[in-house]
Amino acid sequence: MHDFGMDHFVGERQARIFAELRAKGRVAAQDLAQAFGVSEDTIRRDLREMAGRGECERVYGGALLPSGQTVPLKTRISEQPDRKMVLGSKVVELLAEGSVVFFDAGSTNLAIARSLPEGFRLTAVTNTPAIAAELAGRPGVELIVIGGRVEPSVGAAIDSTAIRQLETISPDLCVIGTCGLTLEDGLTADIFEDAAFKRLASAASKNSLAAVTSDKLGLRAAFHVGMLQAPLSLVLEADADEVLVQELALRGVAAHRSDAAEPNNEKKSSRGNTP
Amino acid sequence: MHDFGMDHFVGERQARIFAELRAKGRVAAQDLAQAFGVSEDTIRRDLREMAGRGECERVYGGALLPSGQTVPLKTRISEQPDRKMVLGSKVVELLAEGSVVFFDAGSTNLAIARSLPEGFRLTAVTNTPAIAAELAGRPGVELIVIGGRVEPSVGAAIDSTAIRQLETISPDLCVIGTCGLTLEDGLTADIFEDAAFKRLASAASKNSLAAVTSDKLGLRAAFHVGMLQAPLSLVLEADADEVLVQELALRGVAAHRSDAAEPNNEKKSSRGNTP
DNA sequence: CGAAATCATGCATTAATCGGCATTAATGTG
DNA sequence: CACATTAATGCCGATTAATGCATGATTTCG
Repeated sequence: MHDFGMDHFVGERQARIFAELRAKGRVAAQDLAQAFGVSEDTIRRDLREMAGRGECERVYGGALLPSGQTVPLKTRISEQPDRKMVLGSKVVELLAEGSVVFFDAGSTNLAIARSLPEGFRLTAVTNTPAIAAELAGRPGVELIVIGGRVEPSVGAAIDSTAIRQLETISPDLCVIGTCGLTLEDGLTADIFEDAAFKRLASAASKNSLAAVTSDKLGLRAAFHVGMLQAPLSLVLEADADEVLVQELALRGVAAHRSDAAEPNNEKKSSRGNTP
Repeated sequence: MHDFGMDHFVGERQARIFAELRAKGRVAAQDLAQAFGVSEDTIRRDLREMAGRGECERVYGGALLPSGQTVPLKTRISEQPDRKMVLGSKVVELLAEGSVVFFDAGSTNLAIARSLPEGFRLTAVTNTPAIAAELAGRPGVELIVIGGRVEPSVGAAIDSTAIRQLETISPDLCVIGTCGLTLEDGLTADIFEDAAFKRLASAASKNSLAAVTSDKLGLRAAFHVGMLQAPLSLVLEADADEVLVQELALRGVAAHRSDAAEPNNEKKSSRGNTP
């Protein structure tokens, strides 16, 4: 258990506890009291409060993750496989054969990797084990893994080791994951370190590209990743807001729309089809 | 039986017992008491409680899965086709909770990672994306990825970047993959750089362990990894040559045999008791 | 049947928890 | 500015959970 230092706001401390919990799966009241330099009573109060909020499950001596909680990534994969695959194949169309591409963490980016056609020649760089495993052994793909401690809540290596290794690479394209997108705040992420890593990866690359599902449009997550400006490109779903796309065009951001997702039922037949 | 470590919350311990139960189909109170470092009374109390919850069925000396459960059958079906999983679970029994373990490349080592029970606390270090993806997000597992160019023929990062990163880590145990094992030449590998990396990983670790399927016994691959000598341990399949095992013992190499393919007949009633 | 192992129960001990109360510091109010 | 209010925290005492040990009952098996 490491020493978290002495001065913390309440919410800050609870956030740390929550992070520790996600990382280790369990926390002991005694250890936390030691680590934060507060009494066990205070920690218990925190845990009680967090349990009330559903962030943890109290047990005698500490707390555990609420049962059924594991990697968000795996769950996110099963959420909307089809839509993400459609988006993914659209992104693949934009990849230049033979280029060096960094794949950031995120279920959407995993879908992109899955959509890569067999034999596509590419140098892939990633800090995300799930994406690396998907790409490993593909003929034509040269795979570079960014190492480091894998942050459980992100599912990727974003620590100082990873940053140092990233600094030795200048990809042609950074395929960036995002948790929210608004016109005012640009791309945002839920986790501080993750956002920082995304900024670095983006800065190191000649171009950036973000594939964003429509459920993230209009959302602003806590931490800023980057504004919507060149050399960023976006790939959006077919049902993305038209006004947004035009506004993006004004800012010099190329916004590609993925093709409509062929539901058997012609619900959205009014969409402009190629005649 | 594992050494499950010493500090557990009650619910955790019961969850582990339940996992063990699902995996093996039966648990003995004595073994569990030993494994968790608590008295048999405590284990009995756990089992009683779990039985009350319907998670197990109490029997004299331990507990079984409730009679209606289909789980053991399922497990056996999925285990049967894969000898490596049997080997893997044997290896997992030898892992100390809370230790730092390096997982080398190889399908056997992937099976070991798969066999890791849910919630097992471990710091895992690996240069193999497939293993990293398997371990990513497991509660209790702290995952460190060794980065670098992934050599396609090996499926792992073994280049200079990987070596440099490996040098910053000193695992408690190196779970090493191998392509061949003979008494004269020890462990050998098919690929030069891979063999070199294995040597380094092994040297950096306090102990080494190789799980070797019987088809590799007596084979000598082109490149030398290490001789059969302490602090190396081996885990072999049940049908491994008896002469080989005895010869290994002479050299101070602990050789564990995985259990034979389960004729459910090893009740311990006839076990040698201390008179 | 009879010995050895295992079990259930009660009791004692230790540690964690909860509720209440006092203290401190920040914030609000007259 | 003085005073009330509130939030955060630590401390104390009563309560409860978890565990080990002792004892007598129960089961297993030769």
